[in-house]
Amino acid sequence: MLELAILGFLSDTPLHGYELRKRITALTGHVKPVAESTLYPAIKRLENAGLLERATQPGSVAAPRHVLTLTEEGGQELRRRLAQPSRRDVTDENRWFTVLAFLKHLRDPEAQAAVLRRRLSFLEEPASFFYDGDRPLRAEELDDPFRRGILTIARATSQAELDWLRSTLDTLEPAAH
Amino acid sequence: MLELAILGFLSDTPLHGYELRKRITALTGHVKPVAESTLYPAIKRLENAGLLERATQPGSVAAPRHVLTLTEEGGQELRRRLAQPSRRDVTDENRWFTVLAFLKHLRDPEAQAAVLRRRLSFLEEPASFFYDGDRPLRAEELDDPFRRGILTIARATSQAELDWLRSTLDTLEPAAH
DNA sequence: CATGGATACATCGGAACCGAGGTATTGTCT
DNA sequence: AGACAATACCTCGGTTCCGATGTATCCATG
Repeated sequence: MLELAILGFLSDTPLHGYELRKRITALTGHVKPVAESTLYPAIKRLENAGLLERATQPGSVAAPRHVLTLTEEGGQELRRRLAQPSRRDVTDENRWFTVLAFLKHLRDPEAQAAVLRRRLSFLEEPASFFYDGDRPLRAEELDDPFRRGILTIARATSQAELDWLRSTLDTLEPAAH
Repeated sequence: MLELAILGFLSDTPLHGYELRKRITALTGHVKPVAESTLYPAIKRLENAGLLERATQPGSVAAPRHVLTLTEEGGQELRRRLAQPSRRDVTDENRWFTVLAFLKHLRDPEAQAAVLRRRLSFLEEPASFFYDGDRPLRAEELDDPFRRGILTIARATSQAELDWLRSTLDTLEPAAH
């Protein structure tokens, strides 16, 4: 996930690690902060895999910077990960937002629509948070106000996203669909 | 997080690991699945810490079950974790839903309200996903439809939760507030 | 001129996590 | 009788993650 964010931001433009960290923090960090001790090893992993290159620049403000640039393989890997997100990338909102943030790099509208459709079918799966045996419990059946809140909030959020997904898919898909 | 879910479900009623896993999967698993190889070590950790006890039962259906029961210290630890959630417990939706799912075990309405207020103040913090320097970008300023979607969805979800939080706080707090 | 804060990068050790695999029992379908 | 799924628990090895800590530079404030 972190790796996808790194590849995605570097596909927008070359950046040094510190700036990368700020952008990742803005994207997912207010929800799930990224520690530097997670980011720098991740950068090193991607560098060792040949997905990005670093060029040391004399520090314009303070310490010397390592400007990171995506390689050709890095761009391919980004598009591969965007086109074939794992199930968790689709279900976990943090991961999904990261996919969405960089989906534009998957230039083909049909490929973009296919990814959105995966999220759509996940959101359309019937799912609850609490069950009585196999039967999903509805908000009205819970006497715990906090658990009722979970269902209420989840329903509202998924409705908002369904609306957005359907209208966006309409603009991406040719009328033939 | 996983540990909080274990403590919380066992506070509802004693359970064996396999049943525990099914409940956790229902609660957070459709978003972020829980591997058995994560659950069983976590149970062992909590057992070693004296927070739960296991009693082996002859298997009623198949293999023998280890019925897990929360100890007195386990109940205290649960209430401590609920009353003082970490920042990540408040900001990360998966974690937050887990807190909500067991908040009823914090019997005191004022203590429950204090936890809800932490979430409220987090949601009220101005935050965006994309910035131009320090200035948060609004949905209308983005030409990428997917990034615009992120902002649109996030706004709708946070609005739904704010409404729920405020109305629930009204019922929890004495009129004096 | 000293203190602190921002910039910028890095390592270390411990914890958590997860996929793959293993063991054993019971019930069901063929 | 054999195959298979479901129940029920567990370990191992590799990866990732993160808090703590360290290094160094530059700038603003007092």
